[in-house]
Amino acid sequence: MHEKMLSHFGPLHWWPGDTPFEVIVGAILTQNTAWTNVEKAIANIKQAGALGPERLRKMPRARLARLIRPSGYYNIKAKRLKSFLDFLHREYGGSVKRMFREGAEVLREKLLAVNGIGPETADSILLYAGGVPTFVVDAYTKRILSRHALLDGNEKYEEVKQLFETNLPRDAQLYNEFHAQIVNVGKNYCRRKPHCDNCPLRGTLDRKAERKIGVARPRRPRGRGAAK
DNA sequence: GACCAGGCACATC
DNA sequence: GATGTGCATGGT
Repeated sequence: MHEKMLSHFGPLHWWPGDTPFEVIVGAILTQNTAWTNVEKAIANIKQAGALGPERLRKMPRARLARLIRPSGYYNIKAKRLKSFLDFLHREYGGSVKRMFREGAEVLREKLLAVNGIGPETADSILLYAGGVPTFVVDAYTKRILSRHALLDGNEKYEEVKQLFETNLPRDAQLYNEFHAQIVNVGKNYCRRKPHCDNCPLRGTLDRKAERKIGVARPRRPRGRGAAK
């Protein structure tokens, strides 16, 4: 799947963010939210000249909430950003670079303990801001794999993550690009039709697997009465 | 006007 | 451990 998507779309160069800190802010703001809305929010923070760990940490929460309004859930997200910024200040003196000097396993656990950072956000921060080879699982990952009968849909986050990490080389660049490609095509897998026959990755699986999940290529009508 | 978007925490059973 | 709910804007 990865090779097929990569050759079709080319490298996507994720994450869209100028600095590791901006990537982290984006990872929190994009929770259950369209990226275009996050861009507006980050632009507002930049315009206020506040896109830095200490400046954001010192900003009153109500003002931060106003700036990030376009990204939705702005009250809860202002609180979550503050939680992370306090953590970064407390544990690493406000230095992202110092934070990533921490061992990957330990850092992941610490991030998960921060209010507002769950598994996907933690892994996005580790992979896209820190270059740590940890696979990011999101709603699209589960939807696409389910649609291609590689999951039944009831697997938990860690199980899906392990599926990727135990079957691929432990390579941050590969994980980065693969997940980016997944998100890129994910929106084309309709949520409601369980057997959508327009799946972009049709042909990635063998014919038998495709038939099983109902995405087999339509066969050309043959014989008497066939369309011209 | 309904549906959707790169989740997460918290309450309840 | 499973399920339900609140959080909110902006694009299609």
